[in-house]
Amino acid sequence: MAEFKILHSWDVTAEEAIKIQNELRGLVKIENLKKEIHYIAGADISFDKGSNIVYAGIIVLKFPELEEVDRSLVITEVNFPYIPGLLSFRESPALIKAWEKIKVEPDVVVIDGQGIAHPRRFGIASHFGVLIDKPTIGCAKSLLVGKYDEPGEKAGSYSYLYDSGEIIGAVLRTRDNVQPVFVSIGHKITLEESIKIILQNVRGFRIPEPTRQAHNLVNALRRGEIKPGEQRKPEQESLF
DNA sequence: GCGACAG
DNA sequence: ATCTTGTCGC
Repeated sequence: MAEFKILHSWDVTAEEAIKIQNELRGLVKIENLKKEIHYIAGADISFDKGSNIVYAGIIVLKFPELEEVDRSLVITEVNFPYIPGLLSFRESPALIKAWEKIKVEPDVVVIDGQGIAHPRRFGIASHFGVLIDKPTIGCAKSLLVGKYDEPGEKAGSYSYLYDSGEIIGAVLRTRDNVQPVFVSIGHKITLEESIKIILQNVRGFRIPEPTRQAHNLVNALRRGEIKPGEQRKPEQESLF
């Protein structure tokens, strides 16, 4: 059972949520990774159209092979609405429930959303990272806040994302001639390491494998193609 | 007051 | 995020 910290209630108003972000932002650590990466995870959420049912999932891949070694799926409900800047209060509760069931703890977690590239420098990747006390990287598909120059057209090129005179992330091209992704520090990592890791996890698609596979997983769960039941992929049969 | 605005 | 067919480009 992977552990996490309970630092506040999730049953809050938007005003209280902002207050919590301002109180917890100081806990985000920007530092070099302490250990080599052997396992990397991806986390994502899928929603039903007009209901408050959410499908959350976390997938753990062996690095650098990127083969699945663990998965955790959860179906629950949400009450907090989507409000730009407060995404964490809508999605984190479900992700925490999925995290509790993880057996193979990853060395870093990639989250679909911003890290410190946030108005209060506390996007979902940072918030979740502080709660599980693990290195996290924010990898979003679009901009929340900041300004940047368009990065080069080639895969691997990037430009920095600025806000109030500070670098808050990077705008990274993961494939030639495709829309870039927005990478930012979540927790316990540096921006340089975050960019490098995201690139090492790209396998021909714009979205890096951890979040891409997590996204596929929660969508399959929502469509009823798979069940939350069997948490882990079947063990390999022993050869003798 | 007018835009911008992760998923 | 989700609703959706065909279509443009590599």
